Amino acid sequence: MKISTKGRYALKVMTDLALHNNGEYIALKDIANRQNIAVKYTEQIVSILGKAGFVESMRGVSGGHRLAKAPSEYVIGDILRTMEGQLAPVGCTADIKGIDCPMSESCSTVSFWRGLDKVINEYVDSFTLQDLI
Amino acid sequence: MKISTKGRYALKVMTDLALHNNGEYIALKDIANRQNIAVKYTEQIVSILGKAGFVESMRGVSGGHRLAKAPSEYVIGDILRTMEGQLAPVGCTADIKGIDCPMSESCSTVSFWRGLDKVINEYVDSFTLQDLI
DNA sequence: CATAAATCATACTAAAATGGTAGAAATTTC
DNA sequence: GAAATTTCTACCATTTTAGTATGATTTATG
Repeated sequence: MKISTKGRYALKVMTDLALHNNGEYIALKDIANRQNIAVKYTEQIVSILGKAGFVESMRGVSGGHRLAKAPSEYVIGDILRTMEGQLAPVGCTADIKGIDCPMSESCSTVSFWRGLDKVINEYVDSFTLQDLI
Repeated sequence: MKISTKGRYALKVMTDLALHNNGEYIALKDIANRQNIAVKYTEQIVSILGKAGFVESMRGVSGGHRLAKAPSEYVIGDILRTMEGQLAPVGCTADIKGIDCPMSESCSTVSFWRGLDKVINEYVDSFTLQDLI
């Protein structure tokens, strides 16, 4: 029952960008150093954030990364789901139901898991990046 | 962000025992067959449940397992934490703070994670085994 | 007491996920 | 054209997960 470093670090990166959100591009190595994450690993994380449209990037000298939107427009749940895939704590509550579990009809625990799924997603969707800084 | 099969299967085993809670010992292979879990894997799970005091076991012919208490006295959170260890979604909110994270003082995400930890544990602690059957 | 049915204990293992590293190519500014 | 930066792709070591395998121990019963 863990959030991986990808999700945790992504939040750190995003808050770092939000705290330095002045329109300038911020060099990845500065983010990595401030947040104490390996530069090369930070690259992978930012790459995912970029493909999801969360950050804008610029190459070359004085290039770097910056937020694509205002901090208040980022829902934390969206960031985490992008990094972690589904946040569903067990497989059988995920989108494609029944694929792993031929007993889902008779399974008395499935509604319990669905409820857990719900409280987790409602929580992470109740914060924006602005709330974290 | 997943609950492992140990936790999921443990809940299945416990609900199975609760549904057949007539004071008799129930053979492990019957539980395993009904719940569609490998017998040998079920043994490991029941072993943990037994050491935690959740089930009572009896060896030998007509031996098996049964609940140690009434279904309403089992808090689901206790069962899951026994199987999964801490349910804390990130390391730095677990009991021994700061051990992994030298930045916990300045980390703006930590209170967010603590909150997630809280909603998860409150949810799983709001159900008993009786509620699942 | 022998046997069968069951738990209990311990070790092993294949596959997947995690948490990175490494090297080089492409882009941009000066 | 040189330097600084992102981008892309591949690789890799360790840990976790999800079981299997083997065999010993205990108990009821005939």
